[in-house]
Amino acid sequence: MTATDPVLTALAQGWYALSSLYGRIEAHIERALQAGHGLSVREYSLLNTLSRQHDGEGGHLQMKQVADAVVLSQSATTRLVTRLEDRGLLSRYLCPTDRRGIYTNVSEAGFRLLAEARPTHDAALREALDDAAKNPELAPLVEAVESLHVPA
Amino acid sequence: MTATDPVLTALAQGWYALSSLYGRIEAHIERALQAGHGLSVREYSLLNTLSRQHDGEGGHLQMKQVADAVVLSQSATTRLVTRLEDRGLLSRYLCPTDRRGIYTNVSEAGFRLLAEARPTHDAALREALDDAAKNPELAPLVEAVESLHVPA
DNA sequence: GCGCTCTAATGGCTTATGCAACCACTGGGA
DNA sequence: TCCCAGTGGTTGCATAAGCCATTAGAGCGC
Repeated sequence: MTATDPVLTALAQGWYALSSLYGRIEAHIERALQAGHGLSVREYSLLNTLSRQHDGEGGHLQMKQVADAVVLSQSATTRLVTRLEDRGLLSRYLCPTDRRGIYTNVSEAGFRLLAEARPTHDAALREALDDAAKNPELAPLVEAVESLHVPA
Repeated sequence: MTATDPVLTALAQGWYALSSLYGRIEAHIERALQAGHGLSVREYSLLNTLSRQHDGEGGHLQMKQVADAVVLSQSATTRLVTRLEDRGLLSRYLCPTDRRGIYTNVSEAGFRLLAEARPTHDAALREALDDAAKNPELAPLVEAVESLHVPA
């Protein structure tokens, strides 16, 4: 098992490419969003997620589900939401049927900021992907990401 | 531009899947490595990178290249390497041809720890991928990662 | 020899994160 | 009605990261 199992090694290479690609894109978008709108990638992602959930039928998310959506611990999610609430980008309210749960509403300012930041975000994403595509190790993954046109 | 450009939106979905997948795998491996060997994902990744570079012909990495490989700032890299050096897992030495540069050698203990941790790492990776594959949003990307058998 | 640039380390400060302990509320029993 | 296990959220503490400025040692061109 200490000897390099070829299958596992191939997987590890895939994982290495994935994390490298993620890191590069994240760093690039982070700089762009931070400079242009004072938002971190996570904050943008959270706002985006919450805004879409709200637009939907009636499925507001509890904090726990939010934490899962942005892949953060519950405590980190609490603080992330608190930060955005303090900035007036969203508000919390108690779930009416179960007062342990907490829902959120993105405010007008939140939607506005999100709309402003979206072009920045998408452009930075585009740039980061193009840049990564130059690296032969990452190119296949880049292609995979680009072809992920979720039809549903 | 504020209206959702379909191409960019598709890209953003791909990016969302990528970062979600990354986050899940990272968290899963982190827990496994931390519990079993007192290593963080970054520390493991650094050790792994350095050990492989050393095994190669003669291409030892300078700190700057290391920073790029693990996608960290230079100061963070310095500290990461320092931590591992303090734990006796590697040692630094001056690059003989350009004494500004600094190379590293993974120690016996470093190789041993890496060898011990590798099965844990690979198993956790396998689990995380299998788990993610259950999610239809992530499944295609999982497949892409799995098929990244870098031939060269 | 003299500056200019480059690589790395370091200290100071701010921020974000995870874990674990803790509080608030719910939904059963007894 | 009271108690209690389980769940959702928040807070205390420790750690790691980024940024910035600064220092130190080397290479390099003039």
